[in-house]
Amino acid sequence: MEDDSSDFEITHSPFGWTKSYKIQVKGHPLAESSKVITKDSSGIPDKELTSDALKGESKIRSYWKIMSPDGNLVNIGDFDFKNHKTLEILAKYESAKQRNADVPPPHVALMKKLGISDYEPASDSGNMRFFPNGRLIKSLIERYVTDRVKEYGGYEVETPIMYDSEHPSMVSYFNRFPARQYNIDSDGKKLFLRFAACFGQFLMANQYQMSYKNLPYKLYELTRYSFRREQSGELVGLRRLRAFTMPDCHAFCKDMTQATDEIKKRFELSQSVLHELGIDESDYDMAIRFTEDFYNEHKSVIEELVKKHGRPVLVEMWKEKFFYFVLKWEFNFIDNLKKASALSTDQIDVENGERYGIEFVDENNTKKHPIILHNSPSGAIERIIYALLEKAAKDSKEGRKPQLPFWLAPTQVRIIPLNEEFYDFCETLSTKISFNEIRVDVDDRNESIGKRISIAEKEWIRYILVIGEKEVNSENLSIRDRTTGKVVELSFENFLNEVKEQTKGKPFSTLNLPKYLSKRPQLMV
RNA sequence: GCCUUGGUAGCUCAGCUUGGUAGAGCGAACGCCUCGUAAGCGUUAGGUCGCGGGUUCGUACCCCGUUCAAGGCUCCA
Repeated sequence: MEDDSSDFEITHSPFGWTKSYKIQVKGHPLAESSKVITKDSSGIPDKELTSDALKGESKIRSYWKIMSPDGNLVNIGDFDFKNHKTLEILAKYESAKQRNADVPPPHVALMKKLGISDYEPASDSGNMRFFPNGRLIKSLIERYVTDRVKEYGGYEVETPIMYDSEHPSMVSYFNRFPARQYNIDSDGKKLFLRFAACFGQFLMANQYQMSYKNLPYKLYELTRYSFRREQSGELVGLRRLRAFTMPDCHAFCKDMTQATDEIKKRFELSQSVLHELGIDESDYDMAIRFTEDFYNEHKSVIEELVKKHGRPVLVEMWKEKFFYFVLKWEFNFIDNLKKASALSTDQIDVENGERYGIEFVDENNTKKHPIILHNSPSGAIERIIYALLEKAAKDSKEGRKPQLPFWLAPTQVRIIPLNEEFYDFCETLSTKISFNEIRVDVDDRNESIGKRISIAEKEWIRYILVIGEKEVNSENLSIRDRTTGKVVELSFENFLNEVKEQTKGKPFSTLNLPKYLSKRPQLMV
């Protein structure tokens, strides 16, 4: 683009004279390198017609490599992917943008079938509704992630979901992505819905008087919601939404040494959180991205993270810093359509401390800006549900029984009375079971045993107790375990112990549906 | 934003090629059956075939437009 207004050639102007031009460049809204370019009618040449972003973009260069746990770094082309098929998919997906899906991802049908969530036609695309089962699952995951972050040392806060785009602290970056935000006009104010928890927490951190002795200091928010008005065609089931729930923990660190120490702890936290949520190390592949400078100065940090992952890792090395961070890693889940999506992630941000005026005083009584880590230990909660459903769909495809982690199952135990003679017994039994923090319901409908078993099986319910003459007159229960399909006899106490063992250390919430299935309306989605 | 596909009963879908009184399964209501580990039987109720226009004696069906949705692409900061 030329730095001279006379070079603009106007071929037509349907509504009178064109009064101004506004050209915007894509980039992270927090990235200084992304600038708004305007050219007004005054004809005065704009000194910044060519943005830093454009200059940077033309120069940004990525080197794609694979790093093995032993620290060996090779070019993608030289790596043998024979035993690392999903990593190969991720590498091609990221480096060559190779994709080849032509059917809906299987989790979309499952999320409806299990009564978890659905599209809400009366809202905007990508704004899902969560039915009782889905809300229960989501709430349990939210609580679990929050508990773990607090245990790690994050302090939970709450910040507004909308911001005034003309407020001085917002002006510097708001206009970078007008098409990707929800904008609200309210009484003359131009508000936008937050797309991340970052600036809410940065503005809050700005209010603290911090000493180096206070650092690292960690703020955490579970944003319900963050909003990104993605293009309509980008939205896919629970994988990609316009309104999503994002746990976001920022650590303010006094220097790079502290930041790299901290990022290791958060790496382990993320691994552990995913594992406990039911997503194993083998379910995701790691990518790590950093600047060449960072690599040269902190090679051992990168190698240590890769070693913790224990498998080869996709590496993207930038010739120079283009974003606000110098290092970023993420765990990528590969779904049944071979699509990659990021779950956990962390970044080392070296710019926003200064940009937001966040300060601390160091040992020498000098004011400094902290390095900020941006970690989501799980990624979006909706995306966790997506990953769990995609895993279940994969199990199903490969001949295994699909299931959710037991602590997330909307119904954990179902009681089926043989006929109404046994209703009283079932009422007492179900009360006793639910008293022990187990979600139990009773299928008291006038249907055959076979049909009620079949229905329970389709709801992926782990334990089924059929109650008839035999059980009423026995000390033991007949327990059908879905994982084996076999019926075993166990005493009430032993059964209880078996169930409790599987939910140990996880949050609990009571059944979120009527206990009796005869009282339950059918959800038709 | 672009491309593709779709919108028929509460849900899933058939019917459209070749225009002629709207179909099934599931679910629901009612009744029968009273059942031992993956779907027992019957009856009934439910539809301006997304919306608008055109063609035709006549359109769910053909044509044009429009709208909404899903999926793909770009994108994912």
